[in-house]
Amino acid sequence: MKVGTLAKKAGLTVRTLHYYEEVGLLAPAQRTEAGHRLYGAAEVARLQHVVLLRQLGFSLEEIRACLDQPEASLARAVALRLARLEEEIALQQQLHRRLETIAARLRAAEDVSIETFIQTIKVMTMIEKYYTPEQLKQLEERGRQIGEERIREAEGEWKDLIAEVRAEMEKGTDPASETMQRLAARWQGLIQEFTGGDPGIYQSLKTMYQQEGPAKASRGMVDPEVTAYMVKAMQAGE
Amino acid sequence: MKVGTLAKKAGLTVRTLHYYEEVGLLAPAQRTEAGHRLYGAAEVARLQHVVLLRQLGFSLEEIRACLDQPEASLARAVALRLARLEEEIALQQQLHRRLETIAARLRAAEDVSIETFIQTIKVMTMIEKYYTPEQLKQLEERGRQIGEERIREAEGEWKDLIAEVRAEMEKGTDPASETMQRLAARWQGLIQEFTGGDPGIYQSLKTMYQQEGPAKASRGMVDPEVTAYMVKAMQAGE
DNA sequence: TTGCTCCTCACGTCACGTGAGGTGGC
DNA sequence: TTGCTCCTCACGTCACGTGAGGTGGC
Repeated sequence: MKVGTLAKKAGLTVRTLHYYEEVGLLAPAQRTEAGHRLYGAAEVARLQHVVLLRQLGFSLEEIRACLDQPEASLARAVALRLARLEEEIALQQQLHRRLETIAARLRAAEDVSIETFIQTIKVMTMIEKYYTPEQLKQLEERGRQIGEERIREAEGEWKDLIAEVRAEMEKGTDPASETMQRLAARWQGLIQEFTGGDPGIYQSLKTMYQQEGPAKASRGMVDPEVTAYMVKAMQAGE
Repeated sequence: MKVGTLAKKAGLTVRTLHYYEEVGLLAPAQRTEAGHRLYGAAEVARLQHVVLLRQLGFSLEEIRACLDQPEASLARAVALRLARLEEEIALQQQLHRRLETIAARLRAAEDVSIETFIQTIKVMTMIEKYYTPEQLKQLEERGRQIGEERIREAEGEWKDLIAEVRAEMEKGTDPASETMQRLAARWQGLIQEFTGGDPGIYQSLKTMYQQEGPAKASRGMVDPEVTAYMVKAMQAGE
């Protein structure tokens, strides 16, 4: 059987068979006087093995090792490949989450300049530092339940609330006053809506605010003074 | 800022920055008389963008396009990348299922020669032709519920049952006889256990047996004669 | 004689890593 | 003078694709 025939049978190109010979993976049984490659039944079988192992994502080097030592390491090779694949999948899924979030933010924002875009990515990198992958999945799920519309609405509510708190702060209102207690309750309510009542997520959120500071953690929505004032109000309420 | 300093700041190598200049992605603002590269604030910012976009899996070519045309196609680029990524993930997960199944079979079989291994892969390729991805997921789930032990037990039961049916066939027993009806009931029971009562999976299984023939579809456990005889018994029972 | 298949170089791919051999600035 | 950093080639990576230029067999 000549090289073209074998290539067609295996669904490969002639060049690929040349290459397999070059790297010592599959040599023809003989050559004609003119130098044409001739393959026998053993080579056909071996090539089939090569093709199948390739489909499982093994490198040519690994395939050669598998086929040259009778068996021994087959199970180990599969286990290894599986482990590698699982790592790859985990990475891809993390990337997928990031891209999804970015796509959603791009849809939501009017301003689609590269600057906002870069800003979004930085924020996500920060977020990924504080939440575990499971928590991120939960948050994503919760975001779907709540819906984009409500999320945008809630952002508006935050803005109003922060403005009101700042006004009280500037008036010098007592943190323990009834007015401030009502604002604190609304504050807690919005946080509650975000965390879904999960104490782990609440903890992660808190850690992020402590480590990064309110301005960074909230993407500029709130500043340290307002946050500190609100913390006092909450402590007074306990 | 010289190239080594910038490289350290960005977590890259000097060679990478040389390369980015070579492909027109990031040129230094100036050179010293001796030819040393000097980068300014604008270059630092641009490099940061490059690094972030790389983390999202864009190629250098795509990044250059994104950064050179002010904005325009950012959302489109993300959507495109997302679509590509989803395809990749789907492929990886299919591969993962295959490898898992192979690993399980390798654990179950005493014979771990390459031949059995190749045989296993061929069978799986055949199976993937007849079941939809959802059905395959269901079957996998069902396999976990039942447990490897019960699966091996069931394989033994199949062997016994087929031997008994063959014996009746050779004796010339009437397919409508009570003996054969009892055997047919056991046969249906084992199939039922495999499909989990799902009619779609049952249909796919049937199609596979019709298209590939009983010998291939059952991996040599049953032959066409025994199957045909059993089909008669089932029809007689209706 | 005309197609078709075969042959052997040999460059290109993508994003750099890794030397080789030499110079510049503290 | 000695390190450290900088420079420019230029080959190697992985699994082939894609010609170029020429020969063999029906």
